[in-house]
Amino acid sequence: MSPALAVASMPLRVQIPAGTSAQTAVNAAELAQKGAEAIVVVREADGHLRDLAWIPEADVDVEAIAANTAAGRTVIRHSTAHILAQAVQQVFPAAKLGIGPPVTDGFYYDFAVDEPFTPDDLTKLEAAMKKIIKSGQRFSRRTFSSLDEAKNELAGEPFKLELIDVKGAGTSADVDLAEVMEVGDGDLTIYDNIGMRDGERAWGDLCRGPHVPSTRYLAAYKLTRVAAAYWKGSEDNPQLQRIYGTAWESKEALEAYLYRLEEAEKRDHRRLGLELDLFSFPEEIGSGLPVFHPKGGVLKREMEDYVRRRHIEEGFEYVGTPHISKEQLFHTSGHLPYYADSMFAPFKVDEIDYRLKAMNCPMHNLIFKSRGRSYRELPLRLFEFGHVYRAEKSGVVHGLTRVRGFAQDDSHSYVTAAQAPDEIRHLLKFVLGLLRDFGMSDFYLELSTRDEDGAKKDKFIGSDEQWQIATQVLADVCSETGLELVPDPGGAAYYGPKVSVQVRDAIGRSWQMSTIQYDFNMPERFGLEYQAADGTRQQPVMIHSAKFGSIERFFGVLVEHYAGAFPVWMSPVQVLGIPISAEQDDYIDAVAAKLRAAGLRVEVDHSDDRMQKKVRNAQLQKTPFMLLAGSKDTEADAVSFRFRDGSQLNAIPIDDAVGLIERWTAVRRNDSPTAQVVAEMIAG
RNA sequence: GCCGCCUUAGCUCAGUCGGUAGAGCGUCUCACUCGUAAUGAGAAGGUCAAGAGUUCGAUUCUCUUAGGCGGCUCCA
Repeated sequence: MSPALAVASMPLRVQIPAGTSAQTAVNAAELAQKGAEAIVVVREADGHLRDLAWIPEADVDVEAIAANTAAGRTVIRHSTAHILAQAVQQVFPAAKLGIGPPVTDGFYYDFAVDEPFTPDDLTKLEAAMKKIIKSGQRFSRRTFSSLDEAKNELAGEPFKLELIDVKGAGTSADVDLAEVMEVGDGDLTIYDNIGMRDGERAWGDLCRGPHVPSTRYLAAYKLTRVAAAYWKGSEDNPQLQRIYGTAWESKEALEAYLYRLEEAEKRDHRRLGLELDLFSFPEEIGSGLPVFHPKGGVLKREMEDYVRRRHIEEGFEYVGTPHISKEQLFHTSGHLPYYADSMFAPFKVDEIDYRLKAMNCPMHNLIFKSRGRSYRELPLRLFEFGHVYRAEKSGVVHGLTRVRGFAQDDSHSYVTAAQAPDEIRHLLKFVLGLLRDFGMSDFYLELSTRDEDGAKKDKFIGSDEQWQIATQVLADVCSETGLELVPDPGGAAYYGPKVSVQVRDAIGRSWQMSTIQYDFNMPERFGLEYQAADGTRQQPVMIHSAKFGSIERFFGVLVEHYAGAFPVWMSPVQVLGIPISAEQDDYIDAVAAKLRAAGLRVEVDHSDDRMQKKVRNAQLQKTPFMLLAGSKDTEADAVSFRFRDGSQLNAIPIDDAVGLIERWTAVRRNDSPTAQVVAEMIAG
């Protein structure tokens, strides 16, 4: 019953004759897999997987998908979603079905119910699911002979009827939706759950499959949370109650997943921000408005120093602009009314409306415009830490990654149209180098363009030709990088397309931070111009770019990426001195003074805690270098190291130790020091 | 903004079926001076998020507000 864990990850192909029963095929495949648990499916010409509940009419290749592969888990999760829906309609007969697809690590199912589900309901539903699975059901595929037949059978399910109508009408805009919603583009099919003992049909759901042959594959699942979600994801539609769950091929895999979740929770930047005393969100200030404590201040300053220095190296000039402005400026830029919802309400100063700024570009434009510009000045590159304020809806504020006031490392390059490709190339290289310096090495690009034929086309300004040129320039430069490029239609700013660098962190989540935007609109709105070599007045192209994106968000991502164990160069406390007894206080202070003289951030723990306690505290603070000194060390003019991983190096002469720490920080390395690496450095 | 849940000491959490509260850690004091993840003892610390209502009496029930959490939608 319990699936074997060690399974070949490659799908195995088994030729089975037409008309073979599902169970026979499963047995054949399982045999071939040498006893490993497998789900047998048919891969059709269009690449879609179909299960063998649908008996093929001709000889087909059958893939045995190991239960512990991504494809196998997807099938298990989808089938578990059906069992959940069945349980819901058992316990709450009035519940109407939305959709229930598999998602990363699990599944969900949406229901229209009068009363939202409670955590207690989840427990009840899990029990009902257990009962269903224990009773034994097989999943059986049935094709409707006509649209009318399907409508008739699903008369009690208004949302399913809507899906069928979408398919029936066949409007192109909804095709993708239909795919997501499991209807598919082939025949309309329903999956029946048939009792294994009584052979009775217990339940059924409009679905394209595939599914596991029977409930015996559903060994490990858990309902995790309940939330509201809009039908078809649109705010204009009614909200349904969504139940999330996770499902795995074995109890061991489920437990491993739950353990991973716990570990991920431990590196949550909101939790570490408190534990490491980095920042807080005082309620007295307001939601989404962080304050940085001294230790967080160090990290933030390291980030700012780095990015300021790099911008200057890359030809940017550092500027400064105010936090508020007359409202008219944002009408000129075109941000109002597009952005009105994201900006805080205006306030009057001497009868004139002012706004907190939500973006810096208009002010940089005024610097460009402050005097006549020559083509000889281009590219003109302006950079600042621009503090912006955005009236984020209360429900979206989240730690440092979504706040209401933040600093952008915002820059604008003013270039001729001909210079634009080179400038974008330059910026992209700059960004990728920066991300690597902060230890991010796994990224891909996203190209956000105008929604060409969608309903939101009026959200974008400028001519078709301008958009086409701008999009092409960005696309070309992106493809040169060789990085994976994901299209994002409709995601552009109203004034132009953008490319963003998506970073995957240490635990595989991706974040959008850096963006480069091509803007042909704002220069026109501001009447920006420069005198060209031929004496004519020309309009520059403006390229917006932010490398961190927001200092706050990048800070939060860094905390999670490193789980608080920052590289030495950005650690708030780089070295912590620990005297083993009070007798070594002066000795360790002297060593600390040497390190401070070398520009290092050093603290000494002079508390009357026992030395073991001091080590524990330093360990919890993830201090990279713990420097201990006891009587053995003082006698030898030496110190002893302990590192984050618990390794230690004893009796290192003071000068060696100081020199070593200096060398470590002189090169910006992003790994944590360990006894082995440090010993090699000393030996070398 | 929408749906649901939550808010008790600086932190993590008990508890009160309506009669105004406890623990551990942290903080402070004292003793201990210790060789790589928690020394011991004592003390201080809470208008039970804020406001209103119901009640003889509200931290507990109801409503409103603020803040948080999980989603949805939206975004750097």
